[in-house]
Amino acid sequence: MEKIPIIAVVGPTASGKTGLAVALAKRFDAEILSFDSMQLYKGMDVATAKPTNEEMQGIPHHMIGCIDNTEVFSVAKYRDAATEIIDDITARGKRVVMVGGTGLYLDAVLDNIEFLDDPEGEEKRMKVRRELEDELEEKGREAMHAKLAEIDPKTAEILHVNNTGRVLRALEVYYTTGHTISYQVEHSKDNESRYAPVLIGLTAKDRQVLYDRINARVDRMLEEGLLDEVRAYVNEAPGTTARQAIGLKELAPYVEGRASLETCVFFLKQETRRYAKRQLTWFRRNEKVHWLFIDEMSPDEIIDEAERIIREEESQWQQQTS
RNA sequence: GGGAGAGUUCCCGAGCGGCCAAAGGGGGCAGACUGUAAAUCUGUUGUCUACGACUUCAGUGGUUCGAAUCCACUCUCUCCCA
Repeated sequence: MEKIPIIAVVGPTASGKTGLAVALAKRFDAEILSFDSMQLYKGMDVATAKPTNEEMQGIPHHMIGCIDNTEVFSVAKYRDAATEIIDDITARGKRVVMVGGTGLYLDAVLDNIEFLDDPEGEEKRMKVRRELEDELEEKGREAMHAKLAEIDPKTAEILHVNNTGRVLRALEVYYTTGHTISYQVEHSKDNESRYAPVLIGLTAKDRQVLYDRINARVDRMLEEGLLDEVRAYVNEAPGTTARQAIGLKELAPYVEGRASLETCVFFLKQETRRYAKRQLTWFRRNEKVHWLFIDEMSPDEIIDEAERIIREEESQWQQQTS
């Protein structure tokens, strides 16, 4: 089967992904599919740095601001929705530029990861999870990890005892589907990817340059009404996922009168920097990424270079398949 | 002017004669990651010619076999009385 070509722009927050993605979409006659676990919710437009209408420049954007923030979204749901969108865009004869910062979401789509489903559905899953949480409370993390080691030694080896969230999830997968996570991983690898992706990574060679941009962007967000947004969002009682958005957590203490603005902004910047670092760790291990450095090239040069890389790699793809 | 107290590694902070290059936390750096992923978790963090050596606990001098820990003076800061 013919693979679907995908352009993906990856990188840490504040590296300029949005601008590059839009420019590439124009050059390749594409629509944009975001893979951002926070931009996909309604609200928190400033905090999550959603592209403005002006920034979108008329290019259709998908998976942005489309999910109610009380809903608990997940990678699996994202994968399904994104796959459908890609098919739709492709069917209309357009190309797809994916852009975002949630590495797992991107991989779930590109690697065609299959998340095994419990035949009995969501309700049972939640019940199993609650039972596992109780058991953790009762017996402790070592016991849970030991339990996983019996069921799925491979996954147990990867997961540290302290990472109770993941250990519990691994157990949950087994109890609800009858299969282990390592089985799921193996199974996913059997699925050949439907896509021919070219990955462009954006970052700064000098870490400080990136951090300065992050700090400056937070200040800009404040000017653009971040605080009002946080006030509104706190009252909306977002779901467990949307609630994790950076900006909300850090500014809530100020909005609720428990801390000074200065302190909260300091931590907001710090948390954003730390997040950017984790994103880099994720994307750096993917050797398919072609890195471009924002402190070495002008935005225009980056666009040209990205286009060049994409065309070059895609012509190689074609030679291989024909 | 009188009195009380404090100065520890990037920051906060424990230590109060040897087991101290110095707990713990934060931050930094590096890493992991298959259904909360803007989350969760791990490692590392004085210097070096690196199973050993060297320089650190405000400064100087001293006591001691041995000091971040005890003494003296100096500097800085906080608080209380005036």
